[in-house]
Amino acid sequence: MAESCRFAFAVHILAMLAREPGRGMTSDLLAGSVNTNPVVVRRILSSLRRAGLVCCVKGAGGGATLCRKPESIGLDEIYRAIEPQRSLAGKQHHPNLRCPVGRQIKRVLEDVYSAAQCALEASLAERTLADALESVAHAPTPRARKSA
Amino acid sequence: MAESCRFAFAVHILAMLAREPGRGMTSDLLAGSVNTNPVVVRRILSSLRRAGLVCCVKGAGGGATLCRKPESIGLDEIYRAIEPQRSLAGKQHHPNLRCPVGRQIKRVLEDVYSAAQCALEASLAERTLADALESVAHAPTPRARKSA
DNA sequence: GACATCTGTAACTGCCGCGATTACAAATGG
DNA sequence: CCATTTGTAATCGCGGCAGTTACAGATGTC
Repeated sequence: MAESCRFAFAVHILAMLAREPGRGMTSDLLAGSVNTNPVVVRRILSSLRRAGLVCCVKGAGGGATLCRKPESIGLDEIYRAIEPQRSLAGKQHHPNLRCPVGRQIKRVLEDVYSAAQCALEASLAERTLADALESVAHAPTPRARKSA
Repeated sequence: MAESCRFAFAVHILAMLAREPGRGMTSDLLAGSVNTNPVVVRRILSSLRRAGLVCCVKGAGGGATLCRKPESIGLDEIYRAIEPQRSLAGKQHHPNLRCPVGRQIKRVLEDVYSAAQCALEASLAERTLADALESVAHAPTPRARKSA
């Protein structure tokens, strides 16, 4: 991470979809809430669709719908859907192989990065989309007061 | 992460320093092993110095030395020395506050990011610089065969 | 003291990734 | 037929990073 707001956008979008279970939402509508461009939304929906989290209907009256229960979607799944490549590990570095440290450091760092990646995904896996939705709902908003 | 090779460079540099406990190593020498520019090395040493991990001596015969025991330096410390800001969390996104989801999603994501950050640092904390050094030393290198 | 050696920084360059935007083909329903 | 909406390519501008040059300041050597 530390890179993009794609993950943030994706969670936001999925939260929106989860609140309107039946109807498809257009990328324009979603872009309005995320405050970005519809094409950006569609690119993210594209990744989510490939991961089987949403399905999209083209044409008039179309839009995106969540195609799994929010309780079954871990945030780690969203993360992997959006950032397929090992997002840690950064750029490869090319140490001098004539130095004993240079020869071995890459392998050592590889281990470190992959452990860190696992820890990160495990942390994300502790919450589901439903949990995130609940956090959104339980917040003190003007609308919450309306029902009080 | 996912960003730079600064962390990789830093571990590499510290591993080099740990192998020559007494003498100061010049940024030129370190740059030779890392295979980068001396100024890049000095910039990283600058961060490590601010974190109290190394000390540097100017002038002829000067150079950098490790100023703590490798066993006492967790990789998480190196990480924090090099990437001071919350390296996850990425860019801020600015959702539409007129949308109930938009109003709350930022706070929810904040929690997610900070938990993930903790998990990542905890994973790094499981290894020390000494552990990394040992991994480097135990690898099958030409020099290892010499002692076999 | 003069000089060579090193660090510490600033400044600049080139590259790469990302979000934003435009544009357009294809699908779909009225 | 036509409005709507997705899917994708192409392009732009910005920002961050590694690389590089340049130079002031510190330090040991002769």
